[in-house]
Amino acid sequence: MEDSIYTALKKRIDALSPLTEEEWTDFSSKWKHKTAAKNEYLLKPGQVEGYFYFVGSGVIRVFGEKGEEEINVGFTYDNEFSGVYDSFLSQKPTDLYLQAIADCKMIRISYADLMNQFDKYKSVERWGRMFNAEMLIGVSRRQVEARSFSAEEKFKRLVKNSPHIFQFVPLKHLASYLGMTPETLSRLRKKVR
Amino acid sequence: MEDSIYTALKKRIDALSPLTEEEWTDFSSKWKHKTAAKNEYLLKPGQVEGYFYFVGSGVIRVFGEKGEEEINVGFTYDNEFSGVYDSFLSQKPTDLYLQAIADCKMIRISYADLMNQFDKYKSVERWGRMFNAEMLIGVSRRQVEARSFSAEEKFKRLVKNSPHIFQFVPLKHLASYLGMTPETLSRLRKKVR
DNA sequence: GTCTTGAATTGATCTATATCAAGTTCGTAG
DNA sequence: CTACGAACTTGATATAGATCAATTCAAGAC
Repeated sequence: MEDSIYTALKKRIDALSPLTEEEWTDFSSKWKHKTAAKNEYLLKPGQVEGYFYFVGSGVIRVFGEKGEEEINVGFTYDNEFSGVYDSFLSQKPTDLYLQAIADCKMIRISYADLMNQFDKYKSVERWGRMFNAEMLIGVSRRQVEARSFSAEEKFKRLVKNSPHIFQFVPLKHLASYLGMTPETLSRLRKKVR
Repeated sequence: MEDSIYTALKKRIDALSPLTEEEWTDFSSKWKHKTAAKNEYLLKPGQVEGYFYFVGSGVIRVFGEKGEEEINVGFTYDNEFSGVYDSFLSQKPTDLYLQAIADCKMIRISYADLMNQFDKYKSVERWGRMFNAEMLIGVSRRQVEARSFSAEEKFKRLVKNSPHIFQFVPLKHLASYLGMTPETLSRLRKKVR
């Protein structure tokens, strides 16, 4: 295998909008390798997100802060796209952090390069539309989830839907992701076990 | 003025991706008039959203239910797009309701027609990508808001950001939209006034 | 106009979850 | 291997907001 992260990327792109050989050659050449060590920040509040990431290995977390406390918005690992989308898409300063919470191997494309690819290829433009749609569907579902379920229900659903996340992400971060304190999550784990 | 709802639509489209005269003529011809009387349902759980709406006048609400209680997800009025996006985009059954809460005049385009326009015109495809991006940015922001702020803060922010919504939408719906009970919203109104 | 029905308010409780305060365990740097 | 700080757990208490219940208000039907 030549460079499996690109193979994984191609698979994810083709699933939404197949590219020709030629398009893929050009498009994939714009994605550059990037690594980040555990605890390294890739973006901090006030900065504009310049890149769109595809994570091959490692774990990324996106979080904001409200006063003292951190609010985790999401995690990425295992051949998934990552980044602070709203800042990337709007090219306005973020108020979120993007941080590696394990050593990460990634590839990434710059905003300018991606826009250029959108201009150049309708198939890439389509992928962009459909990717945004997928993200929108995901965020909408999570929004309803967060509102509809109690702490216990949310915990059980996470166990069911993303059992592996517990291997990658410390409980205190998951607690904040689920909108509860670490103490509450700890008690739920005991109770449900 | 010929038909102002189409003018408003054109303005919103052009803001993200300008269409040529020719493209607009074809594209706009796919949007058909639709009215809905107060309290009429445009979509119910189990159905697949077949249309994407542009609301000229009236008010639309999107909501789900958890047991007995309704959970309001959003409202549309005044030259805004509406619909149950996740079902429309995925063409899978929804678990939400789409309901007119005032007499509505709208135009709408069917899923098949819109996909056809995406195929036909790169500029429309681009509009689709950018529209999804805008929606994604909005939903992401609201997600962080819902998590970061207390009931009182959320109420104050709504007053500040969408003062007009109080004219259109009954308080009990707004309460559920803000993630609190009508009693709590009522007390906050008294307190803040 | 009055009747009806749901919306909004107000007050009295209740409860899920937060907060505060110790422990205990784990991971990792040396 | 040890030790130090962070992560996690556990218990006691506090509280924002929910729930329950009664009253007032307002808009559409007749």
